[in-house]
Amino acid sequence: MAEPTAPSPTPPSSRFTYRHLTQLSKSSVDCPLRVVAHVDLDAFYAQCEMKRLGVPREEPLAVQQWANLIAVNYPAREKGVTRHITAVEAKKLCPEIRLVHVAVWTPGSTEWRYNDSSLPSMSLSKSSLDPYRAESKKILTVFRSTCPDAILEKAGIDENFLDLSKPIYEQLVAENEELREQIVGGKGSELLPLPGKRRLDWYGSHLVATEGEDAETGVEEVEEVLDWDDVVLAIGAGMVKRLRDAVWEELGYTCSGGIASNKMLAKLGSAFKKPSQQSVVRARAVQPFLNRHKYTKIRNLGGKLGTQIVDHVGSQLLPDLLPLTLPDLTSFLPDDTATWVYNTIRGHDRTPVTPRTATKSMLSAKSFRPPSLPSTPQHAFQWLHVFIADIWARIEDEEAFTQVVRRPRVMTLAFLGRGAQRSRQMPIVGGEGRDALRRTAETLLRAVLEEGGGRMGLWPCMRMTLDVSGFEDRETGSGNIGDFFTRKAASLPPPPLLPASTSASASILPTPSSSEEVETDLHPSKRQRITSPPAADSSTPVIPPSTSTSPSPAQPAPPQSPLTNSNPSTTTPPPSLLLCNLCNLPIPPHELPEHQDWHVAKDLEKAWWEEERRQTPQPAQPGQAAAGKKGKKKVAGGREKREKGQTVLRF
DNA sequence: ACCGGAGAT
DNA sequence: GGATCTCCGGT
Ligand SMILES: Nc1ccn([C@H]2C[C@H](O)[C@@H](COP(=O)(O)OP(=O)(O)OP(=O)(O)O)O2)c(=O)n1
Repeated sequence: MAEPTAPSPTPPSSRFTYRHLTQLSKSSVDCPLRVVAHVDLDAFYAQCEMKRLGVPREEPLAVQQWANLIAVNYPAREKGVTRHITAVEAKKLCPEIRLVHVAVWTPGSTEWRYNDSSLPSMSLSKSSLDPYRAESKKILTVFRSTCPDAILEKAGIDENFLDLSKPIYEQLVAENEELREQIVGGKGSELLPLPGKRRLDWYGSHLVATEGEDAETGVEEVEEVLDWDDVVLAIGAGMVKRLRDAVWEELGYTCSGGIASNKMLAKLGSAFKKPSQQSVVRARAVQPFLNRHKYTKIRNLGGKLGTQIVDHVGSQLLPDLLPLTLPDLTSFLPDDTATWVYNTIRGHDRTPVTPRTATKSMLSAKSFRPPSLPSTPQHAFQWLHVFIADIWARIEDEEAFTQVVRRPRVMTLAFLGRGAQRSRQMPIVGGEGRDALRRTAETLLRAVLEEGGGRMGLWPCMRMTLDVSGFEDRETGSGNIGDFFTRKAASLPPPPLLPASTSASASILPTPSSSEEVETDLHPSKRQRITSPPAADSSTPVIPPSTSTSPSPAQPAPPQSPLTNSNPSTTTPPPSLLLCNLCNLPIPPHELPEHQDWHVAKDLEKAWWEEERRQTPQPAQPGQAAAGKKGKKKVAGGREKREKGQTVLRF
């Protein structure tokens, strides 16, 4: 529809129009100049652990969960270590490898912990991915502050999409007078002038080969600028470079990026060259790029749907799919799905980058392996309580980090027994505190157990999953100091109470005595910055900044807050403290300026999370549905319909 | 609204 | 394989 169909009879004309520029400024998915980026952290969990433990970059490391690996860093991959192999096999392949087990929760515990001494037992603990979620949030924060005008969407714990159209438009117009002149008053259908002769800076990006080139000429390729589509991609490449550098500078993580005209291509692009690199897919490189992929590598084609297509076509190669006409595809796929496939393999994808950085649901789950399978309600309830502790901690942590209060309205419990699965869902009632969650969860578990699993029975238990969703924003008393204080007081150790200061700056606070320990300078956290930027082929071993290794409560709070560190160590109290008039916390005088700067930054961040909320409609109020009592039956091998459960992809 | 399932990281 | 998440279809 909005394809740049205009022919270019006259050399001085671009293929694009002023209308396209306007679309660009609005991040329209129909804009042919649209620029989307996908940024994916390299071996994310492994990088998190390397940072936490201060492991040098070049040392092989993998993250394990029970006996299996869930993340492998690049040095280890060179030795043949991959995800999906066991820790034992990894040791054989790479004896020097450092294996780090994920943190775990234990029944009765208040928080997750890393077991430095021994490996956690799968039957006695449940893994926690919270440390990675926390780092993931920090990355989002860096993205936001680096590229405030981009649309940001969290696509996974270690990957994000950005629609850079708007900020690119701004920069494009600012740097190109020829576009600025007629931009107002000019007819939208009028073709743009071609960009002046220039040499594009691709900021070290790999340029995916176009037809004719047999290999990526890589970082140094120089090429004539043909039109504005390349210009905007180059600007996008610069932004992604800045994003990646910022993540490295501020957090010590390397990541890879893809820059293209839509999400699908951006995602393929980010995976093109992996450790710490970025790739650009120009328009004329799209089909050549796609053609060298198996279409089963494209998102949504990796599962049943992809397999079904392979069965009909007899090939996984994308070029073998191109000859199929839309009717051909429709002959064995639902119309919408056929259309989606037809467009996707040609590089067309108008999926919007949806502004969302918070998850819609939180779930806590645990699988059990023989021989230790829970076989009594007591065991089930025990793990249920661990799930509640986990989820509640995450809700509170998120609140502390974003300064936005969100509470789930719906809870779902899934129980997998011997071939029989049951799930029950109901509104969370009785308040929104931890107890409400616990009682709701217990009700659900009782309901599931009472219903039972039919002939097969639910016992022994193979897996339990607790899910909360339908998050709703609570009033935060935007900018209200009282509310802020209230929230902090609820999640932090009780601060020395004093009436809120009304003075413009701060009031004097007597130094607390022995009981309320105050640590002054436990945070030498002066940004000891790293020199060399992330580079895939950099042989320079650089050790990222080490950070806090403490569990849950370590996340937020001002850097100097004496209440931040839950570890009560013996520190000499300063002569006096000032009471911050923003949060009422006692702050050493010399740290007050920095402390209040922290407030400014935190408020900015809060504004972002709140603004995002406004852009997403709140779900409707849940009706007081019943806790479910009616039972269905089989779920296991239910093959009632051929090709059932086929998801229709809409275009 | 509730439940089951696909697909992805 | 385990732990998460998101989105969709049928009822
Ligand atoms: N089946 C999977 C796939 C991934 N992950 C987690 C661990 C990874 O660290 C993180 C990101 O997944 P990626 O597929 O992006 O893989 P990596 O980040 O580990 O490596 P790469 O550098 O190839 O992206 O998600 C997981 O738990 N289970």
